[in-house]
Amino acid sequence: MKSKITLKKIAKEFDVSISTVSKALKGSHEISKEVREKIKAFAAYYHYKPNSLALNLRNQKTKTIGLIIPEIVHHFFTKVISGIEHVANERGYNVMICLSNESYEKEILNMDMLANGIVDGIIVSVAKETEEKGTHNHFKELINNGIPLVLFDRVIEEINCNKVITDDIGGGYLACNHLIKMGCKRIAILTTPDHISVGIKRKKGYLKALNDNNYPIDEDLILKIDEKNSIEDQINNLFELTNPPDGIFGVNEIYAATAIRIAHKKGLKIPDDIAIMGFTNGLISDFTTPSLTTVAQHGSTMGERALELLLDEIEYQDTDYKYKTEVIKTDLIMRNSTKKIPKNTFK
Amino acid sequence: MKSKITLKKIAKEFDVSISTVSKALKGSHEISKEVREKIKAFAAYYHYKPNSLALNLRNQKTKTIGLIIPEIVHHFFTKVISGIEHVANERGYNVMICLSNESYEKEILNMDMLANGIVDGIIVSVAKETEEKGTHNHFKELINNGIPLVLFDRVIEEINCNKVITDDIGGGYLACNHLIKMGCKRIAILTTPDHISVGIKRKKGYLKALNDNNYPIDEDLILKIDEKNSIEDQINNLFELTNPPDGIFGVNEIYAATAIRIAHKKGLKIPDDIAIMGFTNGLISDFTTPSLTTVAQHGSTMGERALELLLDEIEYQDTDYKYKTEVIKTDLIMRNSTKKIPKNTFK
DNA sequence: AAACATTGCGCAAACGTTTTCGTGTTAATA
DNA sequence: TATTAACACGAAAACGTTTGCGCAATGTTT
Repeated sequence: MKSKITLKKIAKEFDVSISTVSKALKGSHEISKEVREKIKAFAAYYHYKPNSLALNLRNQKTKTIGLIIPEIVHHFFTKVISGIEHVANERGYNVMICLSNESYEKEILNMDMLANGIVDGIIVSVAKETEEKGTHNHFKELINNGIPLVLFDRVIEEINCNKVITDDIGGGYLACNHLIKMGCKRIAILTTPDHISVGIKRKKGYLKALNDNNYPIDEDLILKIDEKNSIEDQINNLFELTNPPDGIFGVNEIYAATAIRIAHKKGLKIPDDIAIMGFTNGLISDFTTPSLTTVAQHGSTMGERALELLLDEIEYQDTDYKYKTEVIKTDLIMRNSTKKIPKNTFK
Repeated sequence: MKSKITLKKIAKEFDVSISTVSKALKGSHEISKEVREKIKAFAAYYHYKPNSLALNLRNQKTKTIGLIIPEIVHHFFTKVISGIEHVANERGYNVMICLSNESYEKEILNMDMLANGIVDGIIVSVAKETEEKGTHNHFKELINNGIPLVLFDRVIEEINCNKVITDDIGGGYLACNHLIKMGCKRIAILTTPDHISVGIKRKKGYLKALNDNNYPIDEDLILKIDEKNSIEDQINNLFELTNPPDGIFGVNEIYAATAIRIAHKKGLKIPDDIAIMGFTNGLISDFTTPSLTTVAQHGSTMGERALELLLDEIEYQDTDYKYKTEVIKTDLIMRNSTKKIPKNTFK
């Protein structure tokens, strides 16, 4: 349990000053070769490493950035983390990950913790509860304190900072349009309650696709899932309609995969009786039967861009920095839950 | 971009000393009520928060612990993180997560980074490459430096520190035994190459179950999957055997789910023609068709215990600290990929 | 009035660095 | 021999805290 080696201890060892040791270790020519070498050798032997806290305090920067995400047991966020880690490595930064657990309180707690000098900047995807509440003074305060902030995925329009978002509207459009092309006539959407920004946007895309194709909008087919209750039961109701859907678009993987499970139970053939689409190309999509056609949202690209924007701001020298909002495109990943010969093709 | 408020600035504002401000903010009775109140008010207005770096430097502790995991896009590790976060919150600690990406180099890099005063202790699940190499001086060095270490899941026997492991042997036994009970006669295992500790152990359990039930061991049925090549192709070979298995135990979710996919392609009925079991109750298991019977390994419990052990050591006062190894039991999660009426039941 | 207690605050050290600016010694030059 | 240059090192400040101690200026006892 011997304690860490410091400049002071090395200095005492050779009966020189701390500054001499510091300079010697940095290879300064101010220090005689002889002294330099012996100090270096000693330091190497004891694996001397400068104390980061002291360095950070002196340099007034930590080369660490903070990441606050709502949840970690979620494939999309883990991909984002991978992307962030990747860039962080390249550029010599560390990442400190915090979980808000979708809680407003914890989001603030985490931010306060990170903001006290620990990090040079913060990347956040806002918690559901915060979105619901609509209170975001903590973000403004952070910015007032001069700490660079990047919002990603779940962002707040009013906050003036860099943002990276998925093209959720485009993705929703892509999904619904695909179902239409595959010949679906009654397309349902499994979406989130109205306060979740990404849910609204994906629905917007869905509605736009219906409109563009002159499909009527049927409120019965728009299911806002309340996660406090059984997801399965709620989706089940959709199948019980007198006029049930022949296509379903779940705004996330779980909703879509659950729909598949229910369809199986009902004895429906996918994609012949009913086509099902997801959003987010996560772990599940590839392993359902049939595998799930979905909209990929490139989490790791988002992470990369988010950190790049943050570092741009951190390392920016002048005063005229302009905030950007980057939109990451989505892609359709065709699998087997929608491969269906259109019923209305020409003979 | 106004910079952060500090004791010094407050001191200047009221033309008092820094110590006065510090004491006032701590409510010390050394400071007159009048001065105290006005300083407090001022500090509150400007949201003063003591700089963590300075505090940590002074206190020689950071209330932060480091976590090094091989990969994050992995349900088990995210569960572990949840568990760790949970305990960390309760006990007022922060968590710094680093990814080794299964690389020996990066594992060392991360450790060096964390060890320089940033954290009070470190939790590690060792990278595959490190397991393969068998070099672990970096761990010994860490311990020599007096930094508490907990190893979890993928541990190294020789290192003298706290450990939290899954009962992998027991879990393997559970899985294989279950397949035997369900009437399988030829049980295959999809396992890892020999240098992955958890793979070996799960196989050990599998072998023991076979032995206990007087089943012969058939090397053809022991498939060590090399992840550098196509997992699907390798598993496919198993189905092509002249005497193919009627039960498969995959030592992780992906192997098992892939086996299901292949079985479907071959037109085999699960669980009637072939029963399939997984290990780790992740996201996928619940959404395959049929849903996957699996062995749950309680990642979040492991995370909780790992951090609790670490904090015990960190906060331990005396010198006679004894290291523990905790084994976390596994549980069988029965789903539909093995529900099969034993063929050899009595009439 | 002298001795003492209390109040209210500042000084300085400590945590571990880095770096600018001395400064004393020696060697080289005029 | 006197001046200067080069060399090799140390002192001190700075980053932002906390805290034991010192010390004036009061107030309270004898």
